[in-house]
Amino acid sequence: MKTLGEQLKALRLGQETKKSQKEFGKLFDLSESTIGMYERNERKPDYETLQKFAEHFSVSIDYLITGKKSNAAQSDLSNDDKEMIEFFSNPKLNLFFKEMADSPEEQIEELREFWEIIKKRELNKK
Amino acid sequence: MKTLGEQLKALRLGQETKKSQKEFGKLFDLSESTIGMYERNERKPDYETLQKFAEHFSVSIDYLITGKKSNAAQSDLSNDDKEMIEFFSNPKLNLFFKEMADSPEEQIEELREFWEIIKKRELNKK
DNA sequence: CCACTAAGAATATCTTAGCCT
DNA sequence: AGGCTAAGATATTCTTAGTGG
Repeated sequence: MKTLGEQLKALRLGQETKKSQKEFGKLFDLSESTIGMYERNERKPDYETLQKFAEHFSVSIDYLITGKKSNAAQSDLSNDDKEMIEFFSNPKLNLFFKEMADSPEEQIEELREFWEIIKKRELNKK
Repeated sequence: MKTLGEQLKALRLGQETKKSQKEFGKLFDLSESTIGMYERNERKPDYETLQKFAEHFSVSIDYLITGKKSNAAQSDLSNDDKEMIEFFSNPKLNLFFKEMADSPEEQIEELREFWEIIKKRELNKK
């Protein structure tokens, strides 16, 4: 389980454009020193700042604090939703589904029929 | 969007056994006054306490702070992902999806190839 | 009993300036 | 430049004691 500091540092440097602590701080009206202290877990940002961080990186506050991927898992999503999230996290399939979501009903239906065939074929094997 | 204070108060009183601020505080080694201040948003709990609250009520920290139902929606998931969940909430497709999630990689790959064909065919129509 | 307020003590944070690599 | 440390100024929080419904 990663600390908030580790998360922040990873996010600051994990971008295409790695930022210095100073640059990073400017985004949130914080001094370079403050950022450093966050990363070393010597200080903690207030809630407002925390939310800004979360928003900027498009992650949840739970993720920032606890390092857990899906805080949703803990609370308000159904198991099915959780499975979906897990499933979608696979980059290949993710793209696949995005396409499907934008496609006409008939095509999806067609795909589903083909899927039936695949599954039946598997049954016959056994 | 509800405040942290409102959330806490609602959770404290929303249980089968409503608790007084004093009783509630005892659970987390906090004085009754402190709980009251939280609920009136005059003070904010530190991260540790916040996590205890979240754990005790089985909610996410994001939910406590922002009042948003799906913290996943807010952060972990992109808008596209949110659309997908919407998409698959269709019961028919939902079943389809569940099967896929439990199927071997090769079958999914096969399905994807068939999908490519469908899409190409559509292109030729135009 | 329950919740709220006040005030002081205790903690924690933010910045600037300086230091090191 | 980039990052870290120190120290004072600032700001916030927690508790106890007291007030009122």
